[in-house]
This record gives sequence, structure tokens and C-alpha cells, in this order.
Amino acid sequence: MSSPYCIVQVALQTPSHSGVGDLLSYASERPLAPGTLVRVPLGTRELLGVVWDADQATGELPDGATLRPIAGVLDGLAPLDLPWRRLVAFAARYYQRALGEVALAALPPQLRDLRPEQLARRLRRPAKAVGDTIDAIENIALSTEQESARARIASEKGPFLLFGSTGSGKTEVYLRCVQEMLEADATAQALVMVPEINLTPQLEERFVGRFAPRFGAGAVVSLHSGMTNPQRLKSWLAAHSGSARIVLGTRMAVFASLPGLQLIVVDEEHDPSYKQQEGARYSARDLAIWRGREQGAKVLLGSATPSLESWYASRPPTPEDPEGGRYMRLHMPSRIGSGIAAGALPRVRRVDMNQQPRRTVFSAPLLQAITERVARGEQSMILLNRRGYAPVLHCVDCGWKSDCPHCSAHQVFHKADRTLRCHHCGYTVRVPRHCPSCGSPDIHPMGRGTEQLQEQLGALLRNVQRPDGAPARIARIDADTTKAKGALQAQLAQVHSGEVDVLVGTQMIAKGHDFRRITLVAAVQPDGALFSSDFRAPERLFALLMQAAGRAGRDAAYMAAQGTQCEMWVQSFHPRHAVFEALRTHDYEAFAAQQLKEREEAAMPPFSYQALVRADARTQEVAQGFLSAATAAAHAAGLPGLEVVTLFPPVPLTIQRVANVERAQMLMESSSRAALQRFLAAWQPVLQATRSQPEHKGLIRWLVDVDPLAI
DNA sequence: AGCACGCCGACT
DNA sequence: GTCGGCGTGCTC
Repeated sequence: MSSPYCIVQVALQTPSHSGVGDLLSYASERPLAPGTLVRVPLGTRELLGVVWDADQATGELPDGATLRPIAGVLDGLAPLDLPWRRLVAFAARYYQRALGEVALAALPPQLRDLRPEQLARRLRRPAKAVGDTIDAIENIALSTEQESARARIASEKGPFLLFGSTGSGKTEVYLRCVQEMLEADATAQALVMVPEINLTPQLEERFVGRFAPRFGAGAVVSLHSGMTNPQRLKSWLAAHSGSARIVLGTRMAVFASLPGLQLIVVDEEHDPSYKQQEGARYSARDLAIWRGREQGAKVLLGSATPSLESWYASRPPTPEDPEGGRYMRLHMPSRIGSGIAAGALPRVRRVDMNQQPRRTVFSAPLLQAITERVARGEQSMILLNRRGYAPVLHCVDCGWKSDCPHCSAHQVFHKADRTLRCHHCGYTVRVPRHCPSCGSPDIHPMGRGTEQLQEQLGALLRNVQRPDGAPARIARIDADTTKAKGALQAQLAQVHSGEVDVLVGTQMIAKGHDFRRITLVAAVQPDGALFSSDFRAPERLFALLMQAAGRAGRDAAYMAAQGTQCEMWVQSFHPRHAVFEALRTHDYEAFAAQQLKEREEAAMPPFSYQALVRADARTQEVAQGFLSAATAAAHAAGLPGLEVVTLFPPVPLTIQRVANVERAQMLMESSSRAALQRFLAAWQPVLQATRSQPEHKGLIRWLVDVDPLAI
């Protein structure tokens, strides 16, 4: 009857929503602490798992079945602590995924295929001593605003929203807060997140420069998907063991094991990249808030254009609303720097494209402004959120368009390699000489992308000389020019060195990179986002333009010496639109107030909570049929929460078909986050049951997106 | 999701 | 006779 072994519950990457639960029982000869990493047999495979349950009862099995024994214990590693396990469990529950899936995805991939002996060998390997030759960098004196933010963060509980314009020195505040935290406690750790891999090297340089001399060469580690598996494992182990004091990373870093975590910084907290778009669709920013509260760590969100969610959550108390928001808002409005031009934000110039000749790309005044800057040896930056030469080819005779045969989207014309490429499925063909439909040679590009912009600008500026007499040089940075590893850094270096006079690119160039000599930024065609069906499009456009404007005039001393006024140009058919009005006055607060009013009237986030279910199938009918059936089943079962959750009918996605898969989705909305959660949890098994009915055989997959960014 | 088992067609 | 097609079903 009684057995000589313990039963342990292990979290494994079990098949996504299928019969197998996510905690499986195994036999162990000795008790294992929760959080212990183990290798266990499953079917014919052997998988990495995490011991989950504290219940170590020795006893009989249900139904007299036999348990398979644990295959191995990764002994050298301390068990993952309770805060980490609670974070993973919360994320799995909140985002409606299997516990084991989230747990295993949160671990470095290489841990999955390392046998216990291999791991032991790796752990024995001494960390190589790195030179201690780095000189300590003196702290820069903080401005009054920075100092007051620092003091508030030090003395209050948070979470904090550091609302500071571009160039107000948010990074310096992060550095100070991290430093204080780490100096006060020799075991303290800090997590600093940035939205994109591209931004980690420059931040790493700054943190290493500041902290390697103080806390040792291994004190700062990075964690992002651009690293090789061995590098990631190394950083992860350093964080887990506590030897790394600072972890810099992208959204995935929110799941790092940090036993001493005391501070989390989320830089550019409004950035959509914090939302994972596959697997468990978590928001690293929201999880950071949760983790901070749970683990007793302070959380510091920073942005010049906060998400409306964070802005609303940080509203100060008023007589009508004596509670105010959950976050504490810290305001740093001034740009820092030396010289009389410090603090000057670029002047915003709007060009009414209705007054320009049809099909104008560069209006005369904008072209004039760029020309003058080239002649003065200053740099300009032109933004267009569309790569390639033209978004579509068009036949004048029969109306044919370069539609992708597999997607409901156009194939984009790329002139450099004479291809038509679908940006959704990757399908590529050579550019036809004649219309594939009627044979006419009269086929033309319609609309423009960055490639064309670069070409046209080259022609327009061909007679323009730099101060040294050389012709103007126009560079382009977008996903196409930066595919190769290190290409982005190399191209940025060219801009920094002054080789480039005009930089054309997608939003990639608007983010974070510190260009010293750019005095003009232009958005030539930003109207697309104004009337988008996505209610967050204006918010995103405003953030992008503000961020882009922040690229101009960062070298205040230079600006002052030259007597240059930096400018942000916007060409639009709707120059009086609220987004541009707010941009003109650099008034985020007015913009946010106006947007929040609209959101409140329409009961949209942050005044309501949303989730999506998406279904993919060969046909739209099957995809929508599944969603309709699952909705009907939810109503029939009278699922909890339903009284306060609105289910909207299924609709096709904006891009309905990708790679021959039809996509449909339906929206759920509620004024109560808890009710929406209760409903989703109860609905999960209903969705699974619906999926297994024979009439929904054609369904390829379904997935839930909680707090979606785009609908 | 893997991965085996299984039960039928064209090959050395 | 066997190599291999992918339908079905199981994994503590």
C-alpha cells in the first residue's frame, strides 16, 4: 500500500490545450523542493520540467496506476523561488495559457536540452575574471527636476510613471535609482527593460560604464532574443544565482529569475513591443507592475508619451476623485543640456497637402528646408512607415494590381532586386515586364515607400552641395537595409560620423538613437493612421511623431553655436487634426486628455477591459462558425461573468487571409477585469469542446489575446 | 505538439 | 518480402 517514494507534481510543456493537464505526477526517491528543475519521461521523450507542488505526500496512486520515476534532477541549480513561480502561474492564468507552457518559455532554451551532467560541468566552469581596469565614472549632477524625481522614488512606494520629455534625462534617473538600490543592499538586483533589441547595446554600454567599476565586470548582463543560446543561458544563470546585479533586456526579461529583485524599470513603457504577439500574449509592462507588487520591488515606468492606460492609472487625486490613480506620476518637462538652446523643442511646421500640386511627395517648403540644411552641413531625417519602392504595382489598361495570391494584401514592389514581395507571407516573384493579366506593358508603381523616397530625394538634391563641396548623401535605414547582423549599428555609425546628410527610414530610426546633428525631422505621409479602424492608432502616431521630434536638436551646444532652430515637419491632408495640433504645442497632456475623454465616452480601454478570440481556418465560414458556436455554447451554459461581459459577433481580421489561412476574431468587452477573467477561464473548456466537434474539423487553430493592442 | 503504432501500396 | 505513406491516439 504505502510506497517508498514521494509524488511530485511537475510543470511541463504539455501539448497546448489537449487532454493532458499541465501538472503531471512523477515518483521521486527523495522529496524535491518546489521550483527544482528536473528531467522527466513523457511518452518516449525526456523533457525538462519544474517541480511545482509543495505537496510532497508519499502515498498511493489514483486508480492503482503506476507513476514513472523522475529521470534526473538538475542539482546544481537553486530551485526557482516562490515569487518566480507565482509570476509564471499568474501570467498563465491571466493570459489563458497552460502553466507548463509559460514556465518553460520563461527559462533559457538551452536548459531544455542540457543533461544534468552537462549543466553541472557548465556551472563548475569558473566565470573568467574580466579586467578591472574600467575607471569609475563620476556621477553627473542631477537637474532639479531629476533630483526631485529621484527623491520621490527613493522615499515612496510606487509604482511610478516618470513622465519626461525626450532629452529630459530619464536614463540618468534610472541609473541613480538603480545605483542607490544596489548600494544599499549587497544582494539587491534590478531589472531594466527596453522595447527593442536594437536599443540594448547603447543602454548596456551606459550601464556597464557606470556599474562595472562599482559592482564588478559581471554585474550587468543582457537578456534578449538576439543573443545566442549559450549567451542567454549564461546571463540567466548569473541572474538566477544573484551574481548579476542588473539585468537589461527586452520583454522576455520580465520572466528572469531574480531572487534579489528590488527595482524594475520599464523604459518607453508605451511601446507596443512590450506585448508579446505569439504564444502567451503577455504584456511585459503589465507583468512588471504585478511582479513588483508581488515581490516587493519598486516599479518605474518611463515615457515622454505614456500609454493612456498608464497615464490614466497615474492621475493625481482631485476633489471629485480623491483616490486618484494607482501609480505616482513624476513629471520632468524640461530638456537638459548646456547652451542657450537647451530646452528648445523643435518647432513644428505643418504643410497642408491640399494646397500642393497633386501627387507631391516633398512639398516645396520642405524641400527648401532640407536643401538649406544640407548646404549648412546639418542632417535631416525623413520618416515614412512603408518600406520597399511602392506598396503596389498597377496596370493602367486592365486595372490589375500586384495582389499576393496567398494573402488579402498587395505584393510590395522592391526596385533594388526587381521583386514583388508579400510582407505578410514572404511570397516573392520577379517583377513582370508586362501585365500578367492583359499583357500590357503599361504597369506602374502606385504610392511610395522608403526606397522610392530615397531615389526621389537623390534626384531633387542632385545639385545641392555640402559645405565641403561634395554632393549630398542620402542614406536609408529600414528592415531591408538592416537584415544583416550588425548592419544597423554600422549604418547608425555612418550617420553619427556625419557621412550622411539625409536619412530616410521607417519608424526604426525614430526610436532611441541619439543623433547629434539632426536639425530637421519630417513625416511626409503620416495620414494613414488618422482614420484607421484601430482606436489606438492616433495614440501610436502621436507617440511616434513626438519621439521622432525628439531626435532633432539633441546637441544643444551645437545648435546654439550655429544659431540653428530645429524643426519637425508634417505633411498632411488634415493638418488641423487633433494629433497634429497637440504635436505643434508638444502638448502630450492635452492630447491625452482629449483621447481619454473619447475613450471614456465610448467605454473603451482604460475604461473597459477587452479580450479577443481569434480563429484560423481554410475558410472564413469555418473560422467564424467556430466562434459563433463557442459563443452560443457560452450563453447556453450561462457561464459566470457573462452578465457583465459583452460578446461581439465574429468578424474577419483586417488582413483577412495570410498564407492561405482565413482569419476571424471576436471581441469581448467588460467594465470589470475580474468578470472578464472569470468568464475567459470558464469559457476555455467550452472552446476546447467546441473545437473537437466534427463540424469544426476544418479549424486550424484558435487563440485568446487578453488586453489586445489592436482590434 | 511529438511520436509510435498500424494497416495498406510500390520497390530491391 | 520490406520501406514508407500519413490516419489515429496517447503521453503522469
